[in-house]
Amino acid sequence: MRVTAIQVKKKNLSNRKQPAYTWVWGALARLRPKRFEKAYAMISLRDLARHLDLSPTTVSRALNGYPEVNATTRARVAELAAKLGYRPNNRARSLATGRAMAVGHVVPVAAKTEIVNPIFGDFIAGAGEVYSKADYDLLMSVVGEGEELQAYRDLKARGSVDGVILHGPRRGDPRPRLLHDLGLPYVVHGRVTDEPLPYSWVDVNNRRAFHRATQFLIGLGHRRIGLVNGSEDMDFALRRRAGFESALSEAGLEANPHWMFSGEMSEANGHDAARRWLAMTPRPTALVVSSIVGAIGVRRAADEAGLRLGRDISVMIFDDDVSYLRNGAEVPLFTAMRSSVREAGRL
Amino acid sequence: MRVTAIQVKKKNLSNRKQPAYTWVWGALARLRPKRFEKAYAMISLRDLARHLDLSPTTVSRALNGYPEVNATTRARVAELAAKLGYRPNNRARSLATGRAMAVGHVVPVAAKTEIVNPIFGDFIAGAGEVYSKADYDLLMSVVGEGEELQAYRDLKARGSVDGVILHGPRRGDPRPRLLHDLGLPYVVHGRVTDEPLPYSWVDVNNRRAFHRATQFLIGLGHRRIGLVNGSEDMDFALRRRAGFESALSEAGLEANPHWMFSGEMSEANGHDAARRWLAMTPRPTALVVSSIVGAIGVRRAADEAGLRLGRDISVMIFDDDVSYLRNGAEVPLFTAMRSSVREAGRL
DNA sequence: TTCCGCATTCAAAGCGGTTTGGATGCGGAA
DNA sequence: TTCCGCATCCAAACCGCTTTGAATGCGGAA
Repeated sequence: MRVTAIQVKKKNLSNRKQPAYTWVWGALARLRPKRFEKAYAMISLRDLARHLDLSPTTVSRALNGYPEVNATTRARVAELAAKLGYRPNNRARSLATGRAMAVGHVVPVAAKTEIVNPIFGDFIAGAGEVYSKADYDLLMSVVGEGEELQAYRDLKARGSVDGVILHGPRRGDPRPRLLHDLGLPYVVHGRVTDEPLPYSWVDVNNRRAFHRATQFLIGLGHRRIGLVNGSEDMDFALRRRAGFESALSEAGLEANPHWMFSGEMSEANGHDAARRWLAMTPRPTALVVSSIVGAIGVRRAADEAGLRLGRDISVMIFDDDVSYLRNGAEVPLFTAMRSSVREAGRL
Repeated sequence: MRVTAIQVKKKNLSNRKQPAYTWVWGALARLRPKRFEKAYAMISLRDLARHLDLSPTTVSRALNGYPEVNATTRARVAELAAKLGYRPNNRARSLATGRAMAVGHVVPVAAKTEIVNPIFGDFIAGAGEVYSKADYDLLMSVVGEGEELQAYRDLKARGSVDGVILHGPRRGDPRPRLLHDLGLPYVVHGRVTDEPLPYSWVDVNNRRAFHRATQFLIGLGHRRIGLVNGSEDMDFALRRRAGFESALSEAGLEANPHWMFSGEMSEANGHDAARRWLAMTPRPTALVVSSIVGAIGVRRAADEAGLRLGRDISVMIFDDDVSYLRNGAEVPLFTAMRSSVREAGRL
């Protein structure tokens, strides 16, 4: 009952050239298939053109800022479009232009632990902000580990996106190669060590950050320093570890493998690692922790052992500045190197 | 150099009826515009049809499982499609069918605090899993508070989605009304109290959960119980509070307004609330906390005050089972009511 | 032999945009 | 007066797919 007027296309029977979009109002020669009933709710470019007594061509051009349109006409078009709240149909537009006007984010989910990296939320929020402004869409696919390659192939084959963001690069990651071969533009959030192909990336200097953090702890007099790192199949974790180790060796210290932990960045992992170390003798007097989430676990372990951070044990963290775990709203949680992952998303 | 054969459409000059898709290989009557150069990399339905010497109609039907196709033909089509890795162009398909094959998630970001609710990540991961299986896309738009309504209108007008998930419903939320008027199907994650329109939702029984948690604490002998709640403009927070208060009043206890905190679910807020209360006399002996993130802040405050959870103060939390803050991997963090937000996403 | 029904297959018309290759009309130069 | 260039505007083709309405060929009933 939503449809009050039915538009019917008049069949062009004569040979006389006639515009294809001559419409007859109120007639009822042929009903549209049911499946399109809803389409009437949306205003199309042709609707605009009819109302303005212009061709779709001109309307399209007027809206897209092409020069060959009279200023008065353009104004009329713009006005009516605004009044009717016209928005071009994205799918039609991208079919015609060949551009999807969308960016894909393939988010891998660890098969066993089902862990979604907490920084995705903030990263995507940052990126999404920019997309909205540029009238781009953000297409997300959540896939299990190992299905990522297929996910990228699908995105390409179905033409759903113009490009993708590569999340969570690993050592020897096969994805840059694949994306290159597919001809699907991409930007890596992070780096891919040893990747021979040139690629674009957004990242912080993980190596230097951890180098300096470690140096700082050494400067405070610490000699036994532990590392709670992310999974070391991830590129960022390797870089962080490299920075950590180089600072130690520059100071003539040895990295004790028992004091280095690597695992997914969860509270539980941080807790486990810290608990093990606190039971050792001698134990580390300082820790560098790769994420605030892990550090919360470390803090819990310390509390349980009756130790106080900053007095009995020093903890430095790398803080991705995740919105709901903001470090230091009032009382800082930890000594930290900070880098906003949201800002990274924007970039 | 990717293109080795150029396909050119032969102009239909005679009046004889000729299929529109008669192609001449190797000829070069008219080059495709440059903008479509890349399109050659993708296999289209017509390509398949040509290779199989069939009409696009039949190929389309074969792939979509329509009955009027010979079994042998269908097999041939399926085989070639698999071999060439054919995937239908999503945009074209949805233009033709009128269905977008996509679901929209409009994620609001608090303007000031820029807080992205941590549960979104897991919820979307759960939903995304199901989308992939159903060959649906997940379209995300990140918008500031207050721009949400416009975001929904745009999604509808541009026809980018078939429906949306409504996140973070608030008291008296205007969105159901809008979506209803737009004719855009939606499912609410949560509930909208007092909404007269019928709507679909996925939620846990917040009221009952908090009622029972509170009862439980009362049963343990607690008489002074505090509540750390989410923002009470959010519907879920109101329901939780209602459950909390009803349990108190059933037990003949009064809810002390000074012991009820409401604010965004961040670590810092939990810390602040707990710190204030611990300084009071008399102070609550037990707390019900609305999120694990907030509870981490509570724990920190307790530790700082030298109190031990479970001995000096009891804390019960509502745990959304966020992947990286899994409660109780080994040593449970808190006593909790648990509900997987990821599972909610799947539903 | 003729006719009908059934199983297959196909041409063409969309979907809602963009873009190509003209058309049209007007003013000014030749 | 004729011709040309410029400013505007338009018809039709096209993007890649689905769906409608019809055509075709075959076997069996009449």
